[in-house]
Amino acid sequence: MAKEKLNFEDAQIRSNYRHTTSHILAEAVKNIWPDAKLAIGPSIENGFYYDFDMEHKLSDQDLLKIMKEMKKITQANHKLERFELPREEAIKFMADRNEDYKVELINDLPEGEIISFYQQGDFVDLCAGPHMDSTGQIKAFKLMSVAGAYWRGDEHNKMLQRIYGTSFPTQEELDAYIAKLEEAKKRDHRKIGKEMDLFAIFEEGPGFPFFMPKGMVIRNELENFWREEHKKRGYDEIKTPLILNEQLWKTSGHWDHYKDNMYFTKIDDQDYAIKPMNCPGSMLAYKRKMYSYRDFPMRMGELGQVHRHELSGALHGLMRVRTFTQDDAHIFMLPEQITDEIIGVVNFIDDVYKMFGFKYHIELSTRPDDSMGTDEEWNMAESALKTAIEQVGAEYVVNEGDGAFYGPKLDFHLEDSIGRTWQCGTIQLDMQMPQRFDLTYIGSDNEKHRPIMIHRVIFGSIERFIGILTEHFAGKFPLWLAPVQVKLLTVAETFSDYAKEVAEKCEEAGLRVELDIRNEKIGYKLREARNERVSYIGIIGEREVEAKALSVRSSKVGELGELSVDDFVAKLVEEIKTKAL
RNA sequence: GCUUCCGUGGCUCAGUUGGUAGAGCAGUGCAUUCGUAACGCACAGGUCGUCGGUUCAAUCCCGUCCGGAAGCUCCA
Repeated sequence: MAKEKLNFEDAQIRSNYRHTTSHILAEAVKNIWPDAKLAIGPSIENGFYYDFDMEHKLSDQDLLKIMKEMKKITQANHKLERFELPREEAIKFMADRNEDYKVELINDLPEGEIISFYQQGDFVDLCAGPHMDSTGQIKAFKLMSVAGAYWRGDEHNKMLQRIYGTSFPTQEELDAYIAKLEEAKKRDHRKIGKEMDLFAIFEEGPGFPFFMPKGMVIRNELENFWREEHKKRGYDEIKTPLILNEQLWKTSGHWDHYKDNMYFTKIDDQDYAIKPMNCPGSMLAYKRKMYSYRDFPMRMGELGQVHRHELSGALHGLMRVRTFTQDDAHIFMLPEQITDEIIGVVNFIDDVYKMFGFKYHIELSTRPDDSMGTDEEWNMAESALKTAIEQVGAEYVVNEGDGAFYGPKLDFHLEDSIGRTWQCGTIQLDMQMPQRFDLTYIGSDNEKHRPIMIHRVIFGSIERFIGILTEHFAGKFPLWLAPVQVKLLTVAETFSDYAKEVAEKCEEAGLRVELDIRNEKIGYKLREARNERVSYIGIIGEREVEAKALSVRSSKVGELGELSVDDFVAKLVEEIKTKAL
């Protein structure tokens, strides 16, 4: 092949490159442990993996060994050659090599499918391709980790050993990628959360986070913001209990569909459940009285704390917990109001995410196999979501069959600093709850009718959203959210009185200010304040006292020089008011 | 829950090829009044996640449980 430069921007080429690397990995493993059985080894988002079934337990030491072997294979520069076999021969070919998993894969290929193999040196793998031309084209690679993975992703199957790795056309690009991972690690909300003393999780309650004073500031600011925005948009707020009797959950259907994730308790010998979702409570709230069609649309919001028994292995800082607060809302409406209401929510979510500078994408999930309800209902609901999103002009991808059993949904996925996406916002049309709880309203015809209902969240979970914000801003929160907006540092104790005056002015203006008048060197105090990621550090010494000013340093922009106290306060107040990023 | 790895003072970590642990930061006291990322000295602080086993002896070996990390599965 000619020595033209590889276009690594091209997803297909990138995938081929990494897929070929995974074959080299497989060959290396087979060279070292001939009894290893091959499962599958695709390219993935940022690299590739290969699954093996083998006696030897792989360790990090082994990864180095395997990489050496891979190096040999790339240096040997074997050609990758494709060939095809008829089904029977293909099965025999793999069976002769004891590749049970490959045989299973071939057996599952649809009738008439071409069965192709790729060979490099003595190594052959069942593979649809395509691939690079030769192993020598793989210039820079690294094996990242070993992990368990179920055969075919099914937890009832055998656990295989999966090796993750990545590869790039040059060592520089590989190094850059690894540097990026390290940067992401530095932003890990669990690390920053500890450093800034935002929250803590103890052994006594895995998955049950504590919010410490500084984390509470962020949380309260978010909730205040949430309340303001909902008030503007015509929502009412309610609060429903954490514990309600078991019958409610049978009525709602959660008993059948969600029981394994719920916590239970007994009160006076009666069975109760701790809510994993807010909807059933809201249904009771709705049913407390009669409604007219004139009452709609009716928007009921709730910052509802839910508890769910998540698998211990799934817990992850604030991102995945066992209790969290959903910024929930249920909207009850007439059929002809659906499109407008959904547009309202889509715009609402867009407004909020933009405020934080988030990129996001929308997914529309349609009717799953085990759904409830009629075709008419589903068609109506799906087209309502589609119409709304198209009228707004937003892009979206469709997830066929990925909706909830009670209705289709729009999911909003935020992208965090590492490029991971988190589902936060969601809009779900629910066609089951209103029926199960027999919700009604009186129409203009003086007859009872069934209202349409949607559930929706914007942050998704306050806890997770704080985790995402922490990583997104690397702890340098926008001023309106920052736990400490101003920290005043004195150069020496003689300036304490003036510093206190300045602090008082800040407080009067509503700023969250801390004062460091300790008898320490300025460099020491400054270092501490910077580590705390304080938004603005004001330094006060002789010059500042005389000028009625302070020397200001911003965590985002750096040195701002000397500002008068009034200008400084006014600047910050404005920044908070506009919720500037 | 499963696979692999991990669990030493508040934090970050060192250490013991088995004979009851050490540093820096933080804390306290003293000294310093010193202009932009860590002044110095001293003191105090852990029985090495839990329970059990092996051993004359375990923090270091084995097992159990609890917790954590990565991945799988699941999901806000």
